[in-house]
Amino acid sequence: MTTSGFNCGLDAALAVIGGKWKPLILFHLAHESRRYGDLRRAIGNVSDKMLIQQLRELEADGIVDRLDFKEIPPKVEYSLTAFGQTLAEALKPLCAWGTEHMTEVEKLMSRRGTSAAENAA
Amino acid sequence: MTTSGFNCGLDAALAVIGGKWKPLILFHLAHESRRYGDLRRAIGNVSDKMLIQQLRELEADGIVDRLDFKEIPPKVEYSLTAFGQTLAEALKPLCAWGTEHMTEVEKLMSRRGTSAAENAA
DNA sequence: ATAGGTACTTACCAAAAGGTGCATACTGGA
DNA sequence: TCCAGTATGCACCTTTTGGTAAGTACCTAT
Repeated sequence: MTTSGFNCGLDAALAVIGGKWKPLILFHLAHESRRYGDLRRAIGNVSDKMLIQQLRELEADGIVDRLDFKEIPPKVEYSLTAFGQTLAEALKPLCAWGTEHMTEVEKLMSRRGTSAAENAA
Repeated sequence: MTTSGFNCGLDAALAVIGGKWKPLILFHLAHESRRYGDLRRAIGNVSDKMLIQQLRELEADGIVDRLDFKEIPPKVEYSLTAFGQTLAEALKPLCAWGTEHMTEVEKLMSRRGTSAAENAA
């Protein structure tokens, strides 16, 4: 019975990036700021609801920054905060691991019916 | 339309460690082999169903090794495979990030009602 | 005037993930 | 004999997550 809710840092980190689209968002914002629609097109198959929701959570968690230009028609830019950048850094090795073993992982996922290959709808 | 289902390695990696208890399992097996009951007590508040299920998936994914001693009463030992070890390595920075920002993350999680602190039931 | 683009919001629904509790086959201790 | 512990399976149910489709307010181009 620890005062802390997390047993290892992994839990804490996954609590932050554990949404279906969050890794992708992090990935696309790592390089540059992007407008909302821009980001959505970059990801490809997200619904507005999901993208907004995940962005809101990342914003609340201090990972991304939302810059509203208060223009009409609306213009909003999203970018990583400094905190978000530290997270992006920590994610690099994992990202590299995934990239390296991607074909292997894909085989595993399709073997158990988990539709990883059905993203390209 | 990519032939690959994953847009970035992050997706692939998270497809493997994306279960509620998988990070913990990885964490506990990283150091040494453990018997089933041992592992369950180490984690603390998992149900048998969940632990078994996650172990099975990790086993199917070639992350953990299951050694059945074929004894009565049953004795089974779980350990990381070589592949699993590479994953554990890639997870270290993320784990470190989580550890470093743990209190911060906990605040965020409780703020949005996500019961991270209710693990210590 | 109508269609399409901007960045969202909301209501409703399906699917997946997770949790509870009981059952197994066998042994050893009280 | 009866209960506990070993590692698991199975049926059922709830919670969480993700998806679809529509609507909002305002603009520009046709």
